[in-house]
Amino acid sequence: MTYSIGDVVKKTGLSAYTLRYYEKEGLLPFVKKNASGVRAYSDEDLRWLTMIECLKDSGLQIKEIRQYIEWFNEGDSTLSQRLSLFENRRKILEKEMARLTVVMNKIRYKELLYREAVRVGNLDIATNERRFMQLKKKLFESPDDFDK
Amino acid sequence: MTYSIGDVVKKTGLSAYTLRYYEKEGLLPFVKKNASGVRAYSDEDLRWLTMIECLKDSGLQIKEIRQYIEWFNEGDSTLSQRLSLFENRRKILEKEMARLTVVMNKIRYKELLYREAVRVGNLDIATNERRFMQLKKKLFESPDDFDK
DNA sequence: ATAACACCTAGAGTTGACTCTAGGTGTTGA
DNA sequence: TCAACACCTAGAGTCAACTCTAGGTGTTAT
Repeated sequence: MTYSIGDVVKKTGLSAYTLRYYEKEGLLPFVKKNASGVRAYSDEDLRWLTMIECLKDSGLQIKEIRQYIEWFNEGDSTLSQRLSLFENRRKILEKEMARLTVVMNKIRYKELLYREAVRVGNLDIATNERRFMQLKKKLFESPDDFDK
Repeated sequence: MTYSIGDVVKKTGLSAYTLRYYEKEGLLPFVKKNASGVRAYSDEDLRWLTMIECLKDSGLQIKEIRQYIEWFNEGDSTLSQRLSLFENRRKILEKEMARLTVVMNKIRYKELLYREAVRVGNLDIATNERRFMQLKKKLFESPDDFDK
Protein backbone atom coordinates (compact mmCIF):
# COMPACT_ATOMS: atom_id res chain seq x y z
CA MET A 1 0.00 0.00 0.00
CA THR A 2 1.43 3.35 -1.04
CA TYR A 3 0.07 6.88 -1.03
CA SER A 4 0.40 9.89 -3.33
CA ILE A 5 1.47 13.22 -1.92
CA GLY A 6 -2.18 14.32 -2.17
CA ASP A 7 -3.23 11.35 -0.01
CA VAL A 8 -0.62 12.27 2.57
CA VAL A 9 -1.77 15.90 2.59
CA LYS A 10 -5.26 14.65 3.49
CA LYS A 11 -3.98 12.20 6.10
CA THR A 12 -1.56 14.54 7.87
CA GLY A 13 -2.85 18.05 7.27
CA LEU A 14 0.64 19.08 6.13
CA SER A 15 0.83 20.89 2.80
CA ALA A 16 2.46 19.29 -0.24
CA TYR A 17 5.02 22.13 -0.11
CA THR A 18 5.89 21.17 3.43
CA LEU A 19 6.18 17.48 2.62
CA ARG A 20 8.60 18.20 -0.24
CA TYR A 21 10.47 20.63 1.97
CA TYR A 22 10.88 17.99 4.70
CA GLU A 23 12.24 15.59 2.15
CA LYS A 24 14.69 18.18 0.84
CA GLU A 25 15.84 18.68 4.45
CA GLY A 26 16.48 14.96 4.86
CA LEU A 27 13.54 14.10 7.11
CA LEU A 28 12.12 11.42 4.83
CA PRO A 29 15.07 9.52 3.40
CA PHE A 30 12.99 6.48 2.46
CA VAL A 31 10.28 7.93 0.25
CA LYS A 32 10.29 6.05 -3.06
CA LYS A 33 9.53 7.60 -6.44
CA ASN A 34 8.02 5.79 -9.42
CA ALA A 35 9.49 5.74 -12.94
CA SER A 36 8.16 9.21 -13.73
CA GLY A 37 9.43 10.77 -10.51
CA VAL A 38 6.14 10.79 -8.58
CA ARG A 39 6.40 10.14 -4.84
CA ALA A 40 4.84 6.96 -3.41
CA TYR A 41 4.70 7.14 0.39
CA SER A 42 4.69 3.85 2.34
CA ASP A 43 3.05 3.15 5.70
CA GLU A 44 6.57 3.29 7.11
CA ASP A 45 6.91 6.83 5.74
CA LEU A 46 3.63 7.80 7.39
CA ARG A 47 4.92 6.45 10.71
CA TRP A 48 8.01 8.60 10.30
CA LEU A 49 5.79 11.60 9.67
CA THR A 50 3.96 10.92 12.93
CA MET A 51 7.26 10.73 14.78
CA ILE A 52 8.46 13.91 13.07
CA GLU A 53 5.30 15.69 14.22
CA CYS A 54 5.95 14.53 17.77
CA LEU A 55 9.54 15.73 17.73
CA LYS A 56 8.49 19.02 16.18
CA ASP A 57 5.81 19.47 18.85
CA SER A 58 8.46 18.91 21.49
CA GLY A 59 10.36 21.89 20.08
CA LEU A 60 13.10 20.23 18.01
CA GLN A 61 14.37 22.08 14.99
CA ILE A 62 14.32 20.40 11.64
CA LYS A 63 18.08 19.85 11.58
CA GLU A 64 17.86 18.16 15.00
CA ILE A 65 15.13 15.88 13.72
CA ARG A 66 17.31 15.03 10.73
CA GLN A 67 20.13 14.21 13.13
CA TYR A 68 17.82 11.84 15.03
CA ILE A 69 16.79 10.13 11.81
CA GLU A 70 20.43 9.74 10.79
CA TRP A 71 21.20 8.20 14.17
CA PHE A 72 18.25 5.84 13.81
CA ASN A 73 19.58 4.71 10.45
CA GLU A 74 23.06 4.11 11.82
CA GLY A 75 21.59 1.53 14.20
CA ASP A 76 22.44 0.47 17.73
CA SER A 77 25.77 2.29 17.86
CA THR A 78 23.86 5.57 18.36
CA LEU A 79 21.47 4.43 21.10
CA SER A 80 23.13 6.60 23.73
CA GLN A 81 23.03 9.74 21.57
CA ARG A 82 19.34 9.18 21.06
CA LEU A 83 18.85 8.66 24.79
CA SER A 84 20.59 12.00 25.46
CA LEU A 85 18.36 13.72 22.97
CA PHE A 86 15.22 12.53 24.76
CA GLU A 87 16.66 13.29 28.20
CA ASN A 88 17.48 16.84 27.14
CA ARG A 89 14.10 17.29 25.54
CA ARG A 90 12.36 16.09 28.69
CA LYS A 91 14.32 18.59 30.78
CA ILE A 92 13.59 21.40 28.35
CA LEU A 93 9.89 20.53 28.35
CA GLU A 94 9.89 20.55 32.16
CA LYS A 95 11.38 24.05 32.14
CA GLU A 96 8.93 25.16 29.49
CA MET A 97 5.98 23.93 31.53
CA ALA A 98 7.28 25.69 34.63
CA ARG A 99 7.71 28.85 32.61
CA LEU A 100 4.18 28.60 31.23
CA THR A 101 2.77 28.13 34.73
CA VAL A 102 4.35 31.40 35.85
CA VAL A 103 3.13 33.24 32.76
CA MET A 104 -0.34 31.75 33.20
CA ASN A 105 -0.59 33.21 36.72
CA LYS A 106 0.27 36.66 35.45
CA ILE A 107 -2.21 36.47 32.59
CA ARG A 108 -4.92 35.17 34.92
CA TYR A 109 -4.29 38.08 37.25
CA LYS A 110 -4.69 40.47 34.33
CA GLU A 111 -7.87 38.76 33.20
CA LEU A 112 -9.36 38.99 36.69
CA LEU A 113 -8.32 42.60 37.01
CA TYR A 114 -9.77 43.61 33.66
CA ARG A 115 -12.97 41.69 34.28
CA GLU A 116 -13.53 43.85 37.36
CA ALA A 117 -12.30 46.97 35.53
CA VAL A 118 -14.87 46.42 32.80
CA ARG A 119 -17.54 46.00 35.49
CA VAL A 120 -16.74 49.26 37.28
CA GLY A 121 -15.63 51.20 34.20
CA ASN A 122 -12.03 51.99 35.08
CA LEU A 123 -8.67 50.48 36.04
CA ASP A 124 -8.12 52.35 39.30
CA ILE A 125 -8.87 49.19 41.27
CA ALA A 126 -5.43 47.85 40.32
CA THR A 127 -3.70 50.43 42.46
CA ASN A 128 -6.49 51.15 44.97
CA GLU A 129 -8.12 47.91 45.96
CA ARG A 130 -6.50 45.88 48.69
CA ARG A 131 -7.44 42.50 47.15
CA PHE A 132 -5.75 43.26 43.84
CA MET A 133 -2.68 44.67 45.53
CA GLN A 134 -2.40 41.51 47.60
CA LEU A 135 -2.83 39.29 44.56
CA LYS A 136 -0.12 41.20 42.75
CA LYS A 137 2.19 40.81 45.72
CA LYS A 138 1.59 37.08 45.74
CA LEU A 139 2.19 36.70 42.01
CA PHE A 140 5.03 39.08 41.15
CA GLU A 141 8.47 39.92 42.42
CA SER A 142 7.98 43.63 41.77
CA PRO A 143 4.20 44.03 41.73
CA ASP A 144 4.00 47.58 40.39
CA ASP A 145 5.44 46.41 37.09
CA PHE A 146 2.06 44.88 36.38
CA ASP A 147 -0.07 47.97 36.40
CA LYS A 148 0.59 48.51 32.71
CA MET B 1 15.79 59.18 37.43
CA THR B 2 16.52 58.18 33.83
CA TYR B 3 18.64 55.49 32.21
CA SER B 4 20.78 55.28 29.09
CA ILE B 5 20.23 52.47 26.63
CA GLY B 6 23.38 50.83 28.05
CA ASP B 7 21.87 50.89 31.55
CA VAL B 8 18.69 49.29 30.23
CA VAL B 9 20.71 46.60 28.44
CA LYS B 10 22.27 45.69 31.80
CA LYS B 11 18.95 45.81 33.65
CA THR B 12 16.89 43.82 31.17
CA GLY B 13 19.32 41.60 29.32
CA LEU B 14 17.83 42.79 26.04
CA SER B 15 20.32 44.03 23.44
CA ALA B 16 20.48 47.69 22.42
CA TYR B 17 19.48 46.55 18.92
CA THR B 18 16.36 44.94 20.33
CA LEU B 19 15.44 47.97 22.42
CA ARG B 20 15.68 50.26 19.37
CA TYR B 21 13.77 47.70 17.33
CA TYR B 22 10.96 47.60 19.89
CA GLU B 23 10.76 51.37 19.78
CA LYS B 24 10.62 51.34 15.98
CA GLU B 25 7.75 48.85 16.25
CA GLY B 26 5.82 51.15 18.57
CA LEU B 27 6.29 49.23 21.83
CA LEU B 28 7.83 52.12 23.74
CA PRO B 29 5.96 55.25 22.69
CA PHE B 30 7.05 57.22 25.75
CA VAL B 31 10.84 57.02 25.62
CA LYS B 32 12.24 60.57 25.70
CA LYS B 33 15.34 61.73 23.86
CA ASN B 34 17.66 64.52 24.95
CA ALA B 35 18.72 67.46 22.78
CA SER B 36 21.30 65.39 20.89
CA GLY B 37 18.93 62.50 20.23
CA VAL B 38 20.12 60.12 22.98
CA ARG B 39 17.44 58.01 24.64
CA ALA B 40 16.68 58.56 28.34
CA TYR B 41 14.50 55.73 29.67
CA SER B 42 12.27 56.46 32.68
CA ASP B 43 11.16 54.04 35.43
CA GLU B 44 7.82 54.02 33.68
CA ASP B 45 9.55 52.83 30.49
CA LEU B 46 11.23 50.03 32.45
CA ARG B 47 7.84 48.95 33.81
CA TRP B 48 6.55 48.81 30.26
CA LEU B 49 9.51 46.65 29.30
CA THR B 50 8.63 44.23 32.11
CA MET B 51 5.06 44.07 30.86
CA ILE B 52 6.24 43.60 27.28
CA GLU B 53 8.41 40.67 28.42
CA CYS B 54 5.40 39.11 30.11
CA LEU B 55 3.21 39.49 27.04
CA LYS B 56 5.96 38.15 24.83
CA ASP B 57 6.42 35.15 27.14
CA SER B 58 2.71 34.47 26.84
CA GLY B 59 3.16 34.14 23.09
CA LEU B 60 1.90 37.51 21.81
CA GLN B 61 3.43 38.82 18.62
CA ILE B 62 4.98 42.26 18.61
CA LYS B 63 2.12 43.78 16.64
CA GLU B 64 -0.36 42.42 19.20
CA ILE B 65 1.67 43.94 22.01
CA ARG B 66 1.65 47.24 20.15
CA GLN B 67 -2.12 46.97 19.86
CA TYR B 68 -2.39 46.44 23.62
CA ILE B 69 -0.22 49.49 24.29
CA GLU B 70 -2.35 51.56 21.94
CA TRP B 71 -5.47 50.41 23.75
CA PHE B 72 -3.87 51.28 27.08
CA ASN B 73 -3.14 54.78 25.84
CA GLU B 74 -6.69 55.25 24.60
CA GLY B 75 -7.91 54.80 28.18
CA ASP B 76 -11.05 53.27 29.67
CA SER B 77 -12.93 53.03 26.39
CA THR B 78 -10.80 50.00 25.46
CA LEU B 79 -11.11 48.06 28.75
CA SER B 80 -13.22 45.34 27.16
CA GLN B 81 -10.84 44.83 24.24
CA ARG B 82 -8.03 44.38 26.73
CA LEU B 83 -10.13 41.95 28.75
CA SER B 84 -10.72 39.87 25.60
CA LEU B 85 -7.03 39.85 24.87
CA PHE B 86 -6.24 38.36 28.29
CA GLU B 87 -9.14 35.92 28.12
CA ASN B 88 -7.95 34.64 24.75
CA ARG B 89 -4.38 34.42 25.95
CA ARG B 90 -5.44 32.45 29.02
CA LYS B 91 -7.35 30.00 26.82
CA ILE B 92 -4.42 29.67 24.44
CA LEU B 93 -2.03 29.07 27.32
CA GLU B 94 -4.37 26.39 28.70
CA LYS B 95 -4.34 24.63 25.34
CA GLU B 96 -0.58 24.99 25.11
CA MET B 97 -0.10 23.42 28.53
CA ALA B 98 -2.39 20.54 27.64
CA ARG B 99 -0.45 20.06 24.42
CA LEU B 100 2.86 20.07 26.28
CA THR B 101 1.56 17.48 28.74
CA VAL B 102 0.75 15.12 25.90
CA VAL B 103 4.12 15.69 24.24
CA MET B 104 5.88 15.23 27.57
CA ASN B 105 4.34 11.77 27.98
CA LYS B 106 5.57 10.70 24.58
CA ILE B 107 9.06 12.03 25.19
CA ARG B 108 9.17 10.38 28.62
CA TYR B 109 8.19 7.08 27.01
CA LYS B 110 11.03 7.46 24.52
CA GLU B 111 13.49 8.32 27.29
CA LEU B 112 12.47 5.26 29.29
CA LEU B 113 12.66 3.05 26.23
CA TYR B 114 16.09 4.29 25.18
CA ARG B 115 17.40 4.04 28.72
CA GLU B 116 16.57 0.34 28.67
CA ALA B 117 17.79 0.00 25.06
CA VAL B 118 21.17 1.44 26.02
CA ARG B 119 21.29 -1.03 28.94
CA VAL B 120 20.61 -4.10 26.80
CA GLY B 121 22.31 -2.85 23.63
CA ASN B 122 19.42 -2.78 21.19
CA LEU B 123 15.93 -1.41 20.55
CA ASP B 124 14.09 -4.70 20.07
CA ILE B 125 12.45 -4.31 23.46
CA ALA B 126 10.15 -1.67 21.96
CA THR B 127 8.36 -4.26 19.85
CA ASN B 128 9.04 -7.36 21.97
CA GLU B 129 8.60 -6.51 25.61
CA ARG B 130 5.12 -6.59 27.02
CA ARG B 131 5.71 -3.67 29.42
CA PHE B 132 6.78 -1.29 26.65
CA MET B 133 3.95 -2.40 24.39
CA GLN B 134 1.49 -1.73 27.20
CA LEU B 135 2.98 1.68 27.91
CA LYS B 136 2.74 2.58 24.24
CA LYS B 137 -0.89 1.49 24.18
CA LYS B 138 -1.63 3.69 27.18
CA LEU B 139 0.11 6.73 25.70
CA PHE B 140 -0.66 6.69 21.99
CA GLU B 141 -3.69 6.39 19.76
CA SER B 142 -1.76 4.32 17.22
CA PRO B 143 1.12 2.86 19.23
CA ASP B 144 3.19 1.47 16.37
CA ASP B 145 3.84 4.98 15.14
CA PHE B 146 6.25 5.38 18.01
CA ASP B 147 8.73 2.69 17.14
CA LYS B 148 10.70 5.13 15.00
C1' DA C 1 -7.19 14.35 -28.86
C1' DT C 2 -7.55 17.59 -25.86
C1' DA C 3 -8.56 19.62 -21.55
C1' DA C 4 -8.32 19.07 -16.71
C1' DC C 5 -5.76 17.54 -13.16
C1' DA C 6 -2.13 15.95 -10.02
C1' DC C 7 2.28 15.87 -9.91
C1' DC C 8 7.40 17.36 -10.63
C1' DT C 9 11.89 20.63 -9.92
C1' DA C 10 14.62 24.71 -9.02
C1' DG C 11 14.66 28.53 -7.02
C1' DA C 12 12.55 32.92 -5.32
C1' DG C 13 9.65 35.11 -1.78
C1' DT C 14 7.56 35.61 2.91
C1' DT C 15 7.22 36.25 7.90
C1' DG C 16 8.69 37.40 12.51
C1' DA C 17 12.04 38.78 15.39
C1' DC C 18 15.85 40.10 15.65
C1' DT C 19 21.04 41.42 14.52
C1' DC C 20 24.39 43.83 12.31
C1' DT C 21 26.88 47.38 9.25
C1' DA C 22 28.27 51.81 7.72
C1' DG C 23 28.85 56.11 8.57
C1' DG C 24 28.20 59.74 11.70
C1' DT C 25 27.61 62.69 16.43
C1' DG C 26 28.58 64.03 21.30
C1' DT C 27 31.28 63.55 25.67
C1' DT C 28 35.16 62.79 28.38
C1' DG C 29 39.80 61.70 30.34
C1' DA C 30 45.16 61.99 29.48
C1' DT D 1 43.52 67.86 21.07
C1' DC D 2 42.70 63.65 20.21
C1' DA D 3 41.53 58.98 21.08
C1' DA D 4 38.22 56.11 23.19
C1' DC D 5 33.72 55.37 23.95
C1' DA D 6 28.67 55.33 23.99
C1' DC D 7 25.40 56.64 21.35
C1' DC D 8 22.63 57.70 16.85
C1' DT D 9 20.00 56.42 12.04
C1' DA D 10 18.81 53.99 7.86
C1' DG D 11 18.82 50.16 5.91
C1' DA D 12 20.76 45.50 4.88
C1' DG D 13 21.40 40.73 6.49
C1' DT D 14 20.16 36.45 9.06
C1' DC D 15 17.55 32.47 10.45
C1' DA D 16 13.92 29.03 10.63
C1' DA D 17 10.24 27.15 8.54
C1' DC D 18 7.69 27.37 5.40
C1' DT D 19 5.09 29.00 0.91
C1' DC D 20 4.78 30.07 -3.64
C1' DT D 21 5.96 30.67 -8.80
C1' DA D 22 7.24 29.29 -13.31
C1' DG D 23 7.60 26.12 -16.39
C1' DG D 24 7.20 21.42 -17.32
C1' DT D 25 5.51 16.07 -17.32
C1' DG D 26 2.24 12.18 -17.02
C1' DT D 27 -2.59 10.30 -16.54
C1' DT D 28 -7.37 10.28 -17.17
C1' DA D 29 -12.23 11.42 -18.53
C1' DT D 30 -15.06 13.03 -22.51
